[in-house]
Amino acid sequence: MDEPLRKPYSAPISLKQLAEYLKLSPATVSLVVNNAPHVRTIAKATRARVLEAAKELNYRPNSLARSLRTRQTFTIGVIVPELSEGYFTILMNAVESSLLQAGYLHFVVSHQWQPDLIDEYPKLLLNRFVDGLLLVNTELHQAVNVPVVSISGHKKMQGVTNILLNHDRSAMLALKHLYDLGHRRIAFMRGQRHVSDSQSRWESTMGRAQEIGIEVDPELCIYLEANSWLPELGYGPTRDLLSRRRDFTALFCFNDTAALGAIRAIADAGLSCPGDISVVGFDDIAVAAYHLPSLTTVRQPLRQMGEIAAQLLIKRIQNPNEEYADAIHFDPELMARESTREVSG
Amino acid sequence: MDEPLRKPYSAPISLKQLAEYLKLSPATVSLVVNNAPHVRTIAKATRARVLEAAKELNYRPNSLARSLRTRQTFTIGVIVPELSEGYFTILMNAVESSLLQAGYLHFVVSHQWQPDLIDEYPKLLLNRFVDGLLLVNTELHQAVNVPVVSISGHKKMQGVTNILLNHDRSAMLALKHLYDLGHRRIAFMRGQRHVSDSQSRWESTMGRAQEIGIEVDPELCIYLEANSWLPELGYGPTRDLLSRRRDFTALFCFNDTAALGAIRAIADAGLSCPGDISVVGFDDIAVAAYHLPSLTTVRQPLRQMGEIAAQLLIKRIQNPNEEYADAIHFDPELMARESTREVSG
DNA sequence: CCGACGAGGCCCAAACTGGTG
DNA sequence: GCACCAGTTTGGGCCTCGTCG
Repeated sequence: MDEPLRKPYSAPISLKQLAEYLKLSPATVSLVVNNAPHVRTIAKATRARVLEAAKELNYRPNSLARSLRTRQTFTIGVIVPELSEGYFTILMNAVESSLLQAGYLHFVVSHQWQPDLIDEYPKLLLNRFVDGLLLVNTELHQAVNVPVVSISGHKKMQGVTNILLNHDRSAMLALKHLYDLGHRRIAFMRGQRHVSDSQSRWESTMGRAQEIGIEVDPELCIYLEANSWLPELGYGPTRDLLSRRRDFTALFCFNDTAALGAIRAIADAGLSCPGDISVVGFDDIAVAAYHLPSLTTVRQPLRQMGEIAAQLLIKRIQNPNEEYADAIHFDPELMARESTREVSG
Repeated sequence: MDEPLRKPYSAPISLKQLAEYLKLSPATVSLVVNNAPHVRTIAKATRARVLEAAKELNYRPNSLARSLRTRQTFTIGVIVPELSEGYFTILMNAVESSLLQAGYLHFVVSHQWQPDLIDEYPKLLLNRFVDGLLLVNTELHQAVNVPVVSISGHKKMQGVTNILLNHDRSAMLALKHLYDLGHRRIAFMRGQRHVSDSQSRWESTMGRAQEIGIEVDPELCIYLEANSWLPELGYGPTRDLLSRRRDFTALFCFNDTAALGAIRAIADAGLSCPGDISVVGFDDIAVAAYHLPSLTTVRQPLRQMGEIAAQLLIKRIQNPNEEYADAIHFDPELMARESTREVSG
């Protein structure tokens, strides 16, 4: 365990120094180390010599100088609303590993739903010459001249590929599940106005409800307001709802975190989940399966969505002139667990 | 809502173009826009002219060219084990906002506890000329020539400032709490060997236990192994423990996520928390207060720790020659909630 | 058989990226 | 105004060798 510290990591030698050592010009060395097309014109023996010396002297090209010239930074900018638990971490674990494999690093900025930051951050990142943008639950207000991939709820826009969940299917899975368990009076949670997913999810939910024959009572609809992705998001609104009305047997939440808050509010009101009220979440974050009761939820394949998003973004960066789909849809999956149960009586 | 899209964000003009427009040399313009010390030598009227034109033509200095010259990138590298729920998100929310306020962006890389990546990532980031490194639960194997701030569990090392939790106090808070509730037979969870915090926390726990008069039964000690920061981390080991022994009334967990897994394991074994077994967590992640039962836990002031870490790192970057403490300690706080209760019988 | 000329092979000079001092 | 940061890129230049008159 107590291995001696090696010498501090120091700046590598420059291309010029390497060229001098090899008695070659910087141009030649550059061609070889980059394996540029033009490298054919350089003798095989020379190439080998260069590569060997580069390895030996541990030559590493200066990324700033290179980027300055080539206008490529191998950096992408990620814009998220906030570093939420569950949702964000699962997604970004997938994004990060895909990006790193391709040799890209990424900046992360979170705008906390502040409109000025939503405007500002794309510019800030472009000033740093990111090669592309990855948006999570965030909408661009201004076209940009780098490839953009957006996860969840972006308007259709030139140059932006949207990674989307099939909302109709999501709503159908959750509502069918509740309906089959006998639930008829269901409370609904609508996401915050500024969360770009809210609108389409809500419409899908209302549409499917009508289709199945579930009547939606406006009085049983909760409208989330808090700028938060924490359990308190669902706690307050659910507590308020319960103080007004208790004539419902199920609650369909906007996300798992809110669902955890809701279940707490139900317990604090002296009721039980799923005994009195069944709760359905959304996302399937890691704690969902371990919570008491474990959470029935509509699972988003966040890992795959993150991977595809990152890979597609890189493909678009490296191949800007091809045609790309402007939307990719993913299918949700219902994870039926303990927080939903047949309606009693 | 349907505001028209503004023109795409385009590359700003260069310093040279600006200079040409003003019929001045690039040098002069550079001096003015940077408000360099030497700027005194330039007529006030000229200065004003330059600044006005810069604003008007929306001049933005090319960050790559500037960094190439100045060897400063206003970028810092953050190395974490993984993008864990709770711990990571709270910390990074604080880090991010502090960094952004100071004009810094950051790269995040997570090494997933793979030794080769722990070695590789500092070099990768230094190749990108980060101005400093922020380590979370990660140890450097090689000295580097930029300032480093480390949160949790770094060995003492030249040039590294450690942000640490007072482990003795943490252990004392948790154990005293359990002891006062009448618990004498307590099970303990030891963090993974490769998690740098594990060792010192374990030693503190053992030391305080002895001091208070709690006997530690090696058979009641759980050794975490999984490379995970998810509830399963605590679930498996707790389930195994319960299948062997049930003669304990409390369990002190390595972190909250593991505690949630443990509580689930207790429930799955037909026991109840806190009825049969009290559980104490560590960290105080967001769900802790909403879980059923809500989690008694040792709270780390992660937000403050993140803020201080980021601010100190920036101070060290901008002021490299001053002396800095090599450790800053933070005090934990006990959040007594429902998962612990007086021992019955 | 010699000299001229053309064709490649191999490498380099120099301009360029955009700003600093 | 000029050198400098550290690379990339491209249009030649020089040399060699082969061929042909």
